[in-house]
Amino acid sequence: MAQKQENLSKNQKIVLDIIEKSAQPMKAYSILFNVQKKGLKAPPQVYRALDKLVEIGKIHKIESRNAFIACRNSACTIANATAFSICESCEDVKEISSSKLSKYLSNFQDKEGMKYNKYNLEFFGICKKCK
Amino acid sequence: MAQKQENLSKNQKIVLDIIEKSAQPMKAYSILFNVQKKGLKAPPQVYRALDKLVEIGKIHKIESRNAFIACRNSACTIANATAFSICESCEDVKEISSSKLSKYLSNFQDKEGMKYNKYNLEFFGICKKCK
DNA sequence: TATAACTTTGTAATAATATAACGTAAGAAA
DNA sequence: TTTCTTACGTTATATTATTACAAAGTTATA
Repeated sequence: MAQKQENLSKNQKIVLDIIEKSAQPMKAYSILFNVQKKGLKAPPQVYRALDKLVEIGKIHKIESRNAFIACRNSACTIANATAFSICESCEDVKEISSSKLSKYLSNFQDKEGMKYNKYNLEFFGICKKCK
Repeated sequence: MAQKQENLSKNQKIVLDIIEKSAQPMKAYSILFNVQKKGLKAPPQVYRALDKLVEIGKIHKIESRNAFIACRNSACTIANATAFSICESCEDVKEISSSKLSKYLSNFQDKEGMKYNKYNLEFFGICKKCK
């Protein structure tokens, strides 16, 4: 089951809250700037919260953008199988939830038969609005 | 066709050379340190070369590691469809070349029928050696 | 040739992203 | 209580990447 928000620490709640309110991925220092009025003054406070939230699957890191996005899936403990759609024009990012895709990738084996416990996939293109 | 190495600038050749000699992904500042005896003294010289080499597909960036690896594929202009296997224990990284996987992902459409011109996939697990 | 346009280079400075280290405090467990 | 663990606050620093600008080299072509 998903970890409940009540189990989160104060700083973790603050950071998650601001990320959830953002439609788009947020950068760590943008988060920091936004939570300074709430008492989080230094980078480690933000990064610690981010680390934990990523770990429990409440947020995901968009690696190619060094930014963090809230997980909108109901079962958002799935921190180990993520896929995103990124518009290279407007930088709009959406999480892709395709059970077909996730099944395909979770079962993927390489030539030596190695299986993986985790993956991250980022698709790039131009979204409809930008076309 | 793949851009020939002869078309590369001096700095691009130097940087590509050192990455190709490394079995593992190299970080930008590690590259910088290693090429200082060859006259590349400052970060922009390295980053410019890296940018170009990524663009033409001679190297790829491992986003989750902020590191760069030489492309071993014969047709290494394919900068737009990359997949890697990363061992979370020894940090060994291998490029995955599975035509089945690349076909599947290149043809992937999301719910709105959007197609993508580029993707990057990173698999994580524990490699055989580390098991 | 020359001269403009463009690309690449070198360099200094700085921006942006992330972590180390250390001591304190608060809560859970024994 | 004592111990253990987790979280917190803080300072400093490490790491990754870009901006800005002038100089040098290349290419195109008048």
